[in-house]
Amino acid sequence: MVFLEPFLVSLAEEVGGCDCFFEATTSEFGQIFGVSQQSASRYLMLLEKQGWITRARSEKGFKVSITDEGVSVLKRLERKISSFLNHDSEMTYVGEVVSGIGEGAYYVSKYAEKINETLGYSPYPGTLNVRVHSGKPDLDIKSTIKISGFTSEGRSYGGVGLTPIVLTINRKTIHCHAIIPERTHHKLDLELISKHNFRKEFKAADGDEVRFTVL
Amino acid sequence: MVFLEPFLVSLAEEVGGCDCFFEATTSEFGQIFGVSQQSASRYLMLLEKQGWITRARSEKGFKVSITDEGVSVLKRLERKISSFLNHDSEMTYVGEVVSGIGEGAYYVSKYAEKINETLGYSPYPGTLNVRVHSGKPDLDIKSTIKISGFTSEGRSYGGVGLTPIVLTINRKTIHCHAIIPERTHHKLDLELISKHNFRKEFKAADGDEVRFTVL
DNA sequence: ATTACTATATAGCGAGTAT
DNA sequence: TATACTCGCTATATAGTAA
Repeated sequence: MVFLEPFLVSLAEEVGGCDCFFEATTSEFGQIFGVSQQSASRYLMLLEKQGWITRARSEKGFKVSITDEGVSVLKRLERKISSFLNHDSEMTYVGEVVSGIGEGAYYVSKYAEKINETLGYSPYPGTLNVRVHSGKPDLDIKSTIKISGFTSEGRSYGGVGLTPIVLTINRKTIHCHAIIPERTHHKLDLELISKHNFRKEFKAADGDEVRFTVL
Repeated sequence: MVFLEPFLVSLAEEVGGCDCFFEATTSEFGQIFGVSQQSASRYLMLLEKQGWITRARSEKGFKVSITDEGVSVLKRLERKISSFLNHDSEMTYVGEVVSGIGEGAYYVSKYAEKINETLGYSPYPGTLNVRVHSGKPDLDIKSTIKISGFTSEGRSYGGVGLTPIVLTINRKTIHCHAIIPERTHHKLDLELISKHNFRKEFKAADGDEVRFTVL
């Protein structure tokens, strides 16, 4: 058995961020990993084979970056660890209402029937976009309810997850769901749905503070 | 070379929180780790030898919990990962002012001289206690400045770390430091010092929102 | 029932080296 | 210069089993 996670974490640290890469020779990677040049070479190959990194040759070694799949591995790891570390403090996220580009309403209407079947309520055709201050959390967790993809009128709609959320906005508490597209979108914000029109019924406006916990 | 981190993370997930334990037989640990009963037994011994877990025999196996040292390993891991995942979003913490029990002032006065030597300013004898909404972050990082322990008038004072912070409160920005006791305190809140009296000069009051980033 | 030892098979490491 | 192959040695895994 071979664990590649520790190497992925080391690489993540060097790479620095999702859209960055890190360039080094296999010997240097060996130093970073704490193994020989040969083993580093082998691990880089294995990590690529796993689909967790991409490696492109350059004059002085490889340019390495982390794939979406690698990022989900890191997110899963982070969630495991932080669920332990934040056990008592019950993880409250803080963010603010931001403007979406209006496409939420379109998609919600397409998924409405499926959502009703799954969650037992008909969602208001529109989403509340929330920017979380500590960075978009990975909400694809145990309690996430999956809706599989489907085709309608010749157009295919991908699977989504729905994570139950308890949201506080303007001193009101609302039970709602975060939409987690299965095809990893690189959206900065979280999209929330509920049976209510957040903006009308709860006077949610851009910049309003929201707090939520995940169920 | 053997990596114990992945096993520690698996255990952390099962254990659930710092002050909890998890009970299982070595076969069951084997299932969790994805290895045989024999290997699970061996890894539990190694983890204990590392000082990352404690294991106490019970009728049906072992009660396992994670030591302070194990927790720091997890924190280090979390920080590596989240520095990658939150690369662009530049990690802003949000919290609120809470009341301390007043002991801050006493300790700051004891450490004042050392702090002046190290940071070049004489701290106001009192701390601003901040509860971070996303849970107390681990601020024992690269930029943390260490003050070693000392003895004064027959009483010994443990080492502390000082992490530079840029804090915003009531629309004012203050450069200050978070105090990180070396002996892991299990305090929920963060204690901040600066040369200013936060409560007087910046009208900080309990419940006021603060935001800060770490330098 | 357990845990954990011993023995043996296999996986992994890295020196040497071809490319 | 590099990377990454082969191969001998060591480390690790687990079957068998004692305690």
